[in-house]
Amino acid sequence: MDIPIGELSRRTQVKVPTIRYYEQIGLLPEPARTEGQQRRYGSAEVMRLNFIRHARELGFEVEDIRELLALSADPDRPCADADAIARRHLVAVKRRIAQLKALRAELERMVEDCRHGRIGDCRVIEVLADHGQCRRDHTRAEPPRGRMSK
Amino acid sequence: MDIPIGELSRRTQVKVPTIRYYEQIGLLPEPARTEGQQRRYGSAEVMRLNFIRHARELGFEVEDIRELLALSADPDRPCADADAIARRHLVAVKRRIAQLKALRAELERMVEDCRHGRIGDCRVIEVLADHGQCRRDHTRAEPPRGRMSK
DNA sequence: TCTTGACCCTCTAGCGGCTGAAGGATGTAG
DNA sequence: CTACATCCTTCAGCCGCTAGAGGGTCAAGA
Repeated sequence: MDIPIGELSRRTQVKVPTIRYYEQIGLLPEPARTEGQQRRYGSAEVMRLNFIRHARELGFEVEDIRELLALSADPDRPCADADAIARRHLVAVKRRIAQLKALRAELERMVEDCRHGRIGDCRVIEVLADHGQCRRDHTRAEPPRGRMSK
Repeated sequence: MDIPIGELSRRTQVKVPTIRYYEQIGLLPEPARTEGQQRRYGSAEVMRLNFIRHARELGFEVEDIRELLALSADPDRPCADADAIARRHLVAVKRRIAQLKALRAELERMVEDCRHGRIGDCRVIEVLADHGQCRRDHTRAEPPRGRMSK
């Protein structure tokens, strides 16, 4: 086990620049290097990076992952902290689902009411122009900062 | 109606730097200015900014909003284009809800199975370390790029 | 041994959609 | 005429990457 970054990338499905980025922000330790300054990794890094990837897939933020990694290094401590992080994240996911459902309802109403005529009569444009036409109050449903999906 | 940017901000609930940002990216037209270069707005801008804010609350991306604004300026054209934008967005919202539900299920399982003992036995850490423990395949459920909510 | 070419390096900038701060100018009420 | 709230421009930062430029290294085959 003395693999270059490309091989680590293949095994973990994490892109090469992302691996370097994780090193930069301290999620991955600085690895050994060859004489020519190329990174060489072992199986510990494969496991750690799989952990990170999996946590990201589950939507944990990097700061949470940092904590979870620190906790996992210390198997005798109580797992209340890890538990708390997961619960906190679960609450955030549930809240986000609720927000999106409110948006979905409003969008469905807009689209169903559209009589496919002129813009001047379009429900879509009309509703956007006048918030009073909404049944639900989604003013708290703050939009996603990043992109909705790929 | 000849209001400064702070008053526009108060009336639309859009923050001052955000208004200037919208001007910069061309969502809002360049307004009239006083001799001392301060922006002055009229009721058209209040309406336009309300439209933008409402569309953002519904999760439309800026590019979509740009198109919706262009369409709304032209009331005699058919509303098929506006309709299509809304439908496309609705599909994205539905997909995102489905992804988040898969995450929620996995997180609930992790948290419920936690026996509140040592980290070494913690389900939370265990599941993160070993993707094989997941029932569902959430590998396609790409994480949010921005923050989950405020 | 030399050459090829696939890989690797660092550095920097950009994505979306804002948000905040620095440092200074303006507008208005008293 | 002064005080001070508000305005201006400019730039940097947030998150979590991702891509590109411009070069260096490594290993296999001739």
